[in-house]
Amino acid sequence: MTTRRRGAELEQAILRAAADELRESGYAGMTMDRVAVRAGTNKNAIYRRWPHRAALGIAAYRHLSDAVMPNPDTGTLRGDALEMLRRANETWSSPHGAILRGLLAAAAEDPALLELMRERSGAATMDRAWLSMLERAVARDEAPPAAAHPRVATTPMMLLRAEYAMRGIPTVPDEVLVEIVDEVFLPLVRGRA
Amino acid sequence: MTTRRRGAELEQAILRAAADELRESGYAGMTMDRVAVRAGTNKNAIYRRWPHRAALGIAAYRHLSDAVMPNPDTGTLRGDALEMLRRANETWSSPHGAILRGLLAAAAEDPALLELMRERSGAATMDRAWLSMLERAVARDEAPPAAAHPRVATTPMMLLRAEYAMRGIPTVPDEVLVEIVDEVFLPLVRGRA
DNA sequence: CCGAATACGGTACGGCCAGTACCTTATAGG
DNA sequence: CCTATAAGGTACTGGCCGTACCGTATTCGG
Repeated sequence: MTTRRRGAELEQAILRAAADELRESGYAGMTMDRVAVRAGTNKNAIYRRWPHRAALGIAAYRHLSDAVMPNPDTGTLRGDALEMLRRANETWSSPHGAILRGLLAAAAEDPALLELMRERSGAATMDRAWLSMLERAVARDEAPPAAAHPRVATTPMMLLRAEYAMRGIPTVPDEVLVEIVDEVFLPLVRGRA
Repeated sequence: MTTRRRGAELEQAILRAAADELRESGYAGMTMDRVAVRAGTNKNAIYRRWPHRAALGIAAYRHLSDAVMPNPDTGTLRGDALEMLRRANETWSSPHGAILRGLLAAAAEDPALLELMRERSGAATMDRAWLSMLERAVARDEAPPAAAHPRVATTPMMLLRAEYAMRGIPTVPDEVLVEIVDEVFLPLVRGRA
């Protein structure tokens, strides 16, 4: 060991270690002791920076992903919607998503943590993408103007999320995604004439 | 000490004690030791019957509620749907619902437990109620026949559940319920012509 | 260049709780 | 009455969060 790490350098090392633990063992298996050992430091250094395990978990989760969700543009509303759902399904069904779900479960009791989670999971960005997708469809005359409504925009993702919550979940089958689009989303858009 | 309790009698006592603990402290605060003491017995008697805390929690939760969800019949689809959502919202936002959410969070990792939860929380009954509601609307010519589809029937409750998951949650405001019905459910039904 | 602050490393706890082991004692059923 | 079965009692392991204490390296102000 050349020099003793301090400040930002040590902080990054801790976050990296915590993120690795998240990846390997999920949030439930992320132990403060193990994170400390893995980062080559001790729990003191951690607790000086984050008040609880949950706070560290959330901070480390951010380290895991800056997964962006670019706007797909397939030319049809149906194609765009399916693409969005499929990408989301991939993300959420990866180990990645399992971690996020573990964190969510742990944060469920604490509104402050939930708030943090929402900020960092990019849900707002996603909602905007859906809305602009709808607006493009309106511009193409593929949907009535009233279809570009926030509640409509958020519905498919909400259904997908609920689907995860209902099942034990590794992945939602593709048929379900198609059904959400064809049996709910498109009729809904059509019905808002 | 009159006689030593055995079998079903003791089992009931344990379940009652566990249910009381759930009511007072939620699932997170339900300790095996406390349940044992409260039931006037010891942990052995519990572990002979249920393999983990989670199993006991689920069994005890059932003891808490046999809340039935009768079919409302207000004469209009909109009225029925709103009534269903409002009742569900009441149930879920009560202390009762908090316990259920705690259990769900704990069971989130374990598919077997999730299955148990789903069985016992009456979700299937609820889905049937929504479907028969839609069928009545079709019979009244208030909705196109294609509207009586399982995916349509489950959509409003899924949206409500997702709403709970997103917010920290005490109660979902009534406006949201109205919005789910007016901006999503009814347009969706209409759009399935 | 030196002496504090300051932050890190090491280690050892306290406390809580799940689950287990083991033995004693009552009860039911043959 | 006698034995298998199940309850009571109690103690213990093991994991983990969070904290306390203390020695030690590094930085920074003077």
